[in-house]
Amino acid sequence: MATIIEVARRAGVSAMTVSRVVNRSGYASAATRAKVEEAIAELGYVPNAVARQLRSKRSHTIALVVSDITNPFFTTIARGVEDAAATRGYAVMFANTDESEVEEIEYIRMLAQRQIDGVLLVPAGNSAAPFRFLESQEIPVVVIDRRVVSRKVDEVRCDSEAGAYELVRHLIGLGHTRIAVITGRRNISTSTDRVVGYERALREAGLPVSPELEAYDSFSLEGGYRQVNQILANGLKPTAIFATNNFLAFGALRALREAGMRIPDDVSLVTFDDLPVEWHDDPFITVLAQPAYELGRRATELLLARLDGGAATKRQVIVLPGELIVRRSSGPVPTDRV
Amino acid sequence: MATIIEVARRAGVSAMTVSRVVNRSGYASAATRAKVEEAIAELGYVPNAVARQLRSKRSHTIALVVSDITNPFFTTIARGVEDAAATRGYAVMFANTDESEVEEIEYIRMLAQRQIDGVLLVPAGNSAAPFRFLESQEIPVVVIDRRVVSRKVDEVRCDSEAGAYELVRHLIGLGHTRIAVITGRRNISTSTDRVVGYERALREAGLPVSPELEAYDSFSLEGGYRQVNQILANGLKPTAIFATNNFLAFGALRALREAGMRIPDDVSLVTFDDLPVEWHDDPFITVLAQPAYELGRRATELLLARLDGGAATKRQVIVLPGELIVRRSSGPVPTDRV
DNA sequence: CTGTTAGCGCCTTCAT
DNA sequence: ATGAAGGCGCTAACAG
Repeated sequence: MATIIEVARRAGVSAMTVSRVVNRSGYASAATRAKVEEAIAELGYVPNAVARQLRSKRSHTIALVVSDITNPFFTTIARGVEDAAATRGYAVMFANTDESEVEEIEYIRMLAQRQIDGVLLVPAGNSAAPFRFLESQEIPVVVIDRRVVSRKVDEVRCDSEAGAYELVRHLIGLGHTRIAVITGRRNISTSTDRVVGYERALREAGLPVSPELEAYDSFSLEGGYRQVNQILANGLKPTAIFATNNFLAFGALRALREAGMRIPDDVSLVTFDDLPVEWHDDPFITVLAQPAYELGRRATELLLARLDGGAATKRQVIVLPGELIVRRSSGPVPTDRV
Repeated sequence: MATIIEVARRAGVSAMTVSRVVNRSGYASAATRAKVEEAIAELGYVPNAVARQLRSKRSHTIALVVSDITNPFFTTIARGVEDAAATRGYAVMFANTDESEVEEIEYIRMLAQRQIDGVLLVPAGNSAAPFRFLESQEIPVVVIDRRVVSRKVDEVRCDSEAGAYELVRHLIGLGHTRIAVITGRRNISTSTDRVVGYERALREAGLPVSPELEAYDSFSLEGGYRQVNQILANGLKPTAIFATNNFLAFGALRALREAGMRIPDDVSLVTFDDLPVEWHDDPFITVLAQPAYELGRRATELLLARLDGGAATKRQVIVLPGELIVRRSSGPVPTDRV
C-alpha cells in the first residue's frame, strides 16, 4: 500500500509531481514522467481514492436503490446502470429495500455517509423523507420506474398508463368485457397508473368500470396468488386478467392452475414486464415489455450529467414507451360466455 | 453538509466530544450528549465516512465481481451477499466482467482505489493476476462458485463434480447410454468439474466416454445453441443432453425445438442451475439446483470474518451440496433407440 | 516545468 | 469528562 510520498521519494520528485503524472493534469517533462511511472510500477502504487475524495469532494461512486435486485426487471435495470456508470469511470453500490420505506431511508443515510455522488432510486412508497434528506445533503437523485408526487426530481420511467391502455385495448379487441386487474400497493405510482390506463381503455370502449374487478396488494407472487383467488371466489368470473407486474402474473398463473382454469381457453392473462429472452424457451404470456436496460442506462446518464454540473437545467422526466408483445396467453372470449 | 466542527460550535463543545457522542466511544455527560445530539439534529449532520476511512483505513464496503448480474444464479448470490453485508453495516459495490479477464483486473484495480475492504470474486478465468494484485494491496478475497488453481484463497461453492454425477446417474437410471454434455470454457472450473462428474458416472456404469459427446464453448445461450446444433449435425444421436449451466440449457432448448425434437420423447435434457420459483409457473426442466443465496451469504460471512481479523486462520473451502430436482424434461430412452 | 503550503473531516494520542 | 495537537493521503492554490 505505497503512498504518493513513497513514490515521490523513489522517483526523486515531489508528491505534487507524482500527482500530476498520475492525473495527467498539468505539465511534466517526459523524463520526469518516465521516472515517476517507473517508481509507480516498482512499488505497485495505487492512488488512494479515499484521500482524493476528501479533497475533491467527489467519490465517483453512485448508488442504486431498488426494491429487490432479484426481480429480473430490476436486475436488467442494474445491468444498464452498471454499464453506463463503468464507461464513465463510476462505481455502483446497490441496495434492496423490499418496498420498505424504513429500509429505504436507512440505506440512503448509510450511502450518504459514504459520500456517494448521486442516487438512482426506485422509491418504496411516496414518502418525501428520502428526497428531503438527499436534498439537504445536496446529493442529486434520479427516480427510476416510478412517479413521485409533488417533488421536482428527475424521473426515468416507462409509460405505465399508456402501456396498460394498450394491453387492455388488446383484450377488448379480443371481445373481453369483464376484465379484472390485479395490482400493487396504492402508494406506488406504477400500481395506480396502470389501473388508470386500464380504466381509460374500458371507458373508451363503453365498458363499465367496477371496483370489484380491481384488486390491490403487494407486487409479489403471493400478492398475485391472493388476488386471483379472491377474484375467483367472488363469483364475478372475469374472462381476462390484467396483472400489472411480472411477479403478480406468476402468482396469478399459480392460482389459475390450481383452480383448474386453462389459459387462454377459460381466462386470458396479460401482464406488464417480460422476462429476458434467455429465460424462456417458448414464451407464453402476452406482455407489455418495458425497456428495463434502457431505463437504467438513461437514468444513469441523466444522473451523471447532473454531476457534471447540469444541476441548473430544469427537471427532466424521461418516459420511454413499452412494447406490446402478443403471445398465447390472450385469446378470444370463451364462446359460452360472450 | 455540516461538518463535525459546525456541530461542535453549535453545541458549544469541541469536535472531539462530538466524535465521542457520535461513536459512543469514551465518556460524555448526559447533558453534553443531549446538547450534541440536538445540534446534530438541527444541522442534519451526517458523519463523513470518507474522512473516517482516511484515518481508520476501513471503508466498510466490499465488492462483488461476477460475470453477469443478469444471470439469475448470480443475481441470487448478489442478494445473499447484500443481505449478509447489510446486517453487518457493510455496503456492496458490484461489477460485471462478462467473463473477460481484462475487465476483471480493471474493475479490481478501480475497486482497490476506492479502498474496499474485501472482494467477493467469481473469477473470469484462471489468471493469477487478480489474486497477485489483491494480495499486494492486502485486500482479502473470497472466491465464489469456482475453484482457483494453485492459490491459497478462500472458496465458497457448490459441489460441481458431485452434482454432475447425480444428474448423469439419474439419466443412466432412466436407461440412457449415449449422453452428451455441453459445457463452458475449459479455463473455468465449473465447466471442467462438471464434465469430470459426468465421466465418473459413465465409467461407474460401465459406459464408454467418447470425446465426440463432450462440447466446450461459452456459458451462454449462443454457446448452448451452437453446441447442440453441432451434436445434432454429427449424427451421434445422443438420447440425453446434460447442460452444465442454465444459459446453455436454454440455448439447447432452442436448438432442439428448431430441430423439431420433442423433450423428453426424442431426447432428455438436464441442467445445472434452477430458475427462481417465482418465475416459472410450471417448471419443466430437471435440474441440479445450486444454493445460490446461501453461496452469497456464506461467502460474505467468511469475508467479513477475515476482515475482523480472521486472516490468521487457514484457508477455508466451503463446498455446499446441490439438490437434484427431477421434472419432466428427463424421461426414459425412446423405445426405438434402446 | 516543479515544488511548498495548507487543509479536506475525522479520530488517535496525549493532556488536563 | 473534555480538549488540543497532529496526521491519514491527496491535491488546490500559489510560488518559483
